[in-house]
Amino acid sequence: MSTTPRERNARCSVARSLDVLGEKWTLLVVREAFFGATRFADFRARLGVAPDVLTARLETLVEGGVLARRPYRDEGQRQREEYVLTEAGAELKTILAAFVAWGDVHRPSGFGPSTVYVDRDTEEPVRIAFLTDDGRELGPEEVSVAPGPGALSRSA
Amino acid sequence: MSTTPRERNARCSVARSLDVLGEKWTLLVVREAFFGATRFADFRARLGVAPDVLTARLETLVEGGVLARRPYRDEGQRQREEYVLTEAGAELKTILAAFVAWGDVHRPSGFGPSTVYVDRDTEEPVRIAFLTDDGRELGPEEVSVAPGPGALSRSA
DNA sequence: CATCTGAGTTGGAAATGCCAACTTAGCAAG
DNA sequence: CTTGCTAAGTTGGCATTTCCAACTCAGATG
Repeated sequence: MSTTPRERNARCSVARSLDVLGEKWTLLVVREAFFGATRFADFRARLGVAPDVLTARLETLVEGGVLARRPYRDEGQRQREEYVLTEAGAELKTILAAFVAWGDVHRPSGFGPSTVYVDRDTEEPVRIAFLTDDGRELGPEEVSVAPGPGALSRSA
Repeated sequence: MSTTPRERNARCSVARSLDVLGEKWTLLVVREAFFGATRFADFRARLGVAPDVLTARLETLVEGGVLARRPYRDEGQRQREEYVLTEAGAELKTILAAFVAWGDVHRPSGFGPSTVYVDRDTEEPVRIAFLTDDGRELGPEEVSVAPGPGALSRSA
């Protein structure tokens, strides 16, 4: 066979995204960042994650360009570091919204949606969907997945 | 504090989705299912995943309603089981598309997009986006995240 | 200089993942 | 009716990752 799993994965955007986002806790850290967490203790208290794991995840997210480490200083305190979403991090909103949409339907909690996405200005609810260039909305079943220019042929 | 991390996670659709999808290899198994893999050996050859891990992931995905186990029989062979996407599984296309879109921009391979999503009928390219009920498209920066009815207040 | 506080580090046990070798079930050839 | 073949796993041993608790560190304040 001419394409190894390793080569296939290197060419796959899902796999490359998961290099940064795929470990346990990572997406939950990002979720809390969207809810306003910036400090080590924020993330730790909200998630209950072990501190060594949190250290490792924050590190990976900073290296991956999702979070930026930024100094801050509370009055009467020394300077410390906090973690804020970069632009790349902010664009993960799409991925989280996709998880929320799927989970609300297929893994319901029984309490209704935990999170809603709304138009910043009008507060209208907003959903995640497939859209053609001319603005038609398509359901997932109307969309087909095809190898793109960066794909290796599956001649194996 | 009144909300433990455990309670918060139980109410969070991201966390509940990740219960099924969040382990290593899981989303890559789903990706290969979208590319047509159905059999144990398909997944194994394409991903290079260890067989015991693959067994565990397929099991979790079946229990989570993403894949269905279905008997098949090749001529001259005994009956075996294959794994096909359920409707819930097919709706993960949105999540994968969000990963692809993010990865293509923020973790480029240098070879172009590995996967493209197109209109099944017209082959027009399709993208994933936020949409209001009246069909306006919003960029991620125009969308705000708010706690929904199923959320616990963050009184901690 | 002693204390407090946020942000980690360290050490050891438990769980998870990886790899290679083995097992299992039934069909077909002989 | 036994032997071999094949897909789909299981098993055992080792390496890595996660979890938890306790400890460290560094600078601001009294």
